[in-house]
Amino acid sequence: MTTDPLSSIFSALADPTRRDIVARLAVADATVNELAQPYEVTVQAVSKHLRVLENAGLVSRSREAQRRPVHLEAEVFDLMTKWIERYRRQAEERYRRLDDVLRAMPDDVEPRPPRPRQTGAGR
Amino acid sequence: MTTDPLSSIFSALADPTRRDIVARLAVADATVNELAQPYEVTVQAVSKHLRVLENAGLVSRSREAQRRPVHLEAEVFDLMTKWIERYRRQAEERYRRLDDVLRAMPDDVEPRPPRPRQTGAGR
DNA sequence: GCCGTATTCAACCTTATGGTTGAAAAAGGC
DNA sequence: GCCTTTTTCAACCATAAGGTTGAATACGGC
Repeated sequence: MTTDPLSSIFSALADPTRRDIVARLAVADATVNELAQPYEVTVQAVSKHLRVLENAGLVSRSREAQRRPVHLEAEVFDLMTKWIERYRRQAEERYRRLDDVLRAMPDDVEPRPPRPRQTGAGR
Repeated sequence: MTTDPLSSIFSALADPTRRDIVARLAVADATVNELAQPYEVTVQAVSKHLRVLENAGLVSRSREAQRRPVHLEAEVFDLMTKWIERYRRQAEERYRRLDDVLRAMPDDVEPRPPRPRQTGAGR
């Protein structure tokens, strides 16, 4: 499957169990069994989660006897951070400029209502 | 459906079309029709994508005649960035300390192999 | 060589997701 | 009042995702 890197990373982190796994791996490497311990699900399910994380490049596994310690690869976070920050900055820059325009606007010109909002969240 | 905020945000950004929409909205607000233009898919599909983004709090829609301009809500990015940076920093901190330990380790002590790696990425 | 432990593979089930088409709703233009 | 434009709703379809159980594989301990 040819999924682009960012998609796999975001998708991997969209699951709360996998985010929790990442959080725990940030503290220390751990084996599949150890990781599976606190969750309700089977070890197999956690193994699947780890494969998703591995395919996204977020973790790697080594071999140590029968155990296969899982290790967090924090560098991949950069890809995400860069993407996010890029558009966040771009958007913020745009609002700043909009504010400038509004501030410089002469009084007789009717500005478009400054983004009226209305989320429609409550359905 | 009671999906937690971070899950909806990451999940929303896991789709390349939706990321592209976000990228374009960072430049300027746009209507559903305008947004749908460059893609192969139907307007309805884009409308669905926008609902996903809206449920994640990433965009909001106002009303302006029949048009419903879509607006990027960049603040939500913070939630992600905070999550990411927290664990990235934690992980990096850990490696820094590990390096210290290894450096301070007396020669007669056999250290555990310093994370042998072996991504297994190539499947 | 056999046993136990750790992990993965395979087959299967259920639900979510992204897409489609076709109809309905909302609001202005005349 | 009707037509047009923009957007959403509804029903449907195919496939991916997350979970299960049960069997297979990989190693180290004796």
